[in-house]
Amino acid sequence: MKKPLVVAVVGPTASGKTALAIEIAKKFGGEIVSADSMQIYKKMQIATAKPTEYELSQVKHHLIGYVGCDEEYSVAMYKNDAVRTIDEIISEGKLPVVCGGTGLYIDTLIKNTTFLEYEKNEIRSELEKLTDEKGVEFVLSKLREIDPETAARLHKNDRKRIIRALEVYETTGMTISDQEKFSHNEESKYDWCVIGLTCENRQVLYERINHRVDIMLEQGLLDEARDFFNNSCSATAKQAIGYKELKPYLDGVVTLNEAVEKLKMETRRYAKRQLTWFRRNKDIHWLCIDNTDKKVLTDMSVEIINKHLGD
RNA sequence: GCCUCUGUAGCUCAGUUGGUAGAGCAGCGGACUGAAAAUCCGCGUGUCGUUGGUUCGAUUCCGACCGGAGGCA
Repeated sequence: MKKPLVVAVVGPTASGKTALAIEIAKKFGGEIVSADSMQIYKKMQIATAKPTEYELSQVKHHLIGYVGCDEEYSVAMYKNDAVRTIDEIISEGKLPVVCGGTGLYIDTLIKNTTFLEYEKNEIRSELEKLTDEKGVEFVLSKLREIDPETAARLHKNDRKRIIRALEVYETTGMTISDQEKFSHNEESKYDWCVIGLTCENRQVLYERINHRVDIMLEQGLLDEARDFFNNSCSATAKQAIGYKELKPYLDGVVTLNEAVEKLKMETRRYAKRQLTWFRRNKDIHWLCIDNTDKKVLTDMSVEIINKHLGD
């Protein structure tokens, strides 16, 4: 039996994913499933470059703005939410178009990574405390005893992953290396066609990013940032690029220009990491955005999808 | 016009008591399984402002010139 098709549009920030995904959805009668770790949050409109009201009115969007800023979120929660959404869209006879820049989230869908279920606990913060007191070397040697494979793989400065590996073991009784094997037991239920946006000239993308940040400021990013800091936010939401970089300006420590340059720089660095992530996926059909307008990108995407269906 | 300081990586600056140089940031590459817009790792050739001189050898010392900052007129 043939698996149902799911299209994904991936790429770095400011590459034009949102617009292209909408065009694809319109051509194929689809709905969009966001794969963006920050667009899931309510508010946070400008900084996360959410689709506009007009864009939202063109095609139905899912998984955008449905989590409170004070709530924690995780890749495991995303996997559940996204699979449920995709299945609903398929059951209505429509095409799911996954669109987003959070590579980890998309990969868990493509590879159908399964996550163990467990209750929230305090183990991570206890391990943080232990690491503060005794040092990373101490927790790393602890990990070496229970999971030498992972301990050898992780760099001694990679505090976050070392702590996470111990947390997994103490929470589930399974080492993280065993869990990684277990997590890939099932193949994806879907037939994936992944379209990636990239640039031949990195400068083209960087200029788009710089320009988009200027537009965000015109749209009122500073007010949104003030509002953001006036409300409580979760550890996950506060990582968003767009507010923390402007904080020193709001606190009167640096000039507006300095803060804006920092914001642009952090966004460029983020885009670079996204490119690194997506590059290793050899199944992506890449489209170059340099000097290519939306219509051409749409036509090429339609061609890729039709060819994929024909195979 | 005179005096003082200054000119080294894309940026900010170290340094070489004369044997052609190194940090931070940027940039580039990589990793990534419950924080992922996070986090971690790796990568340093650049006319040492230009040009003469001294020297076996000058980015380093001396002179002139050019650029920048400050002071005195």
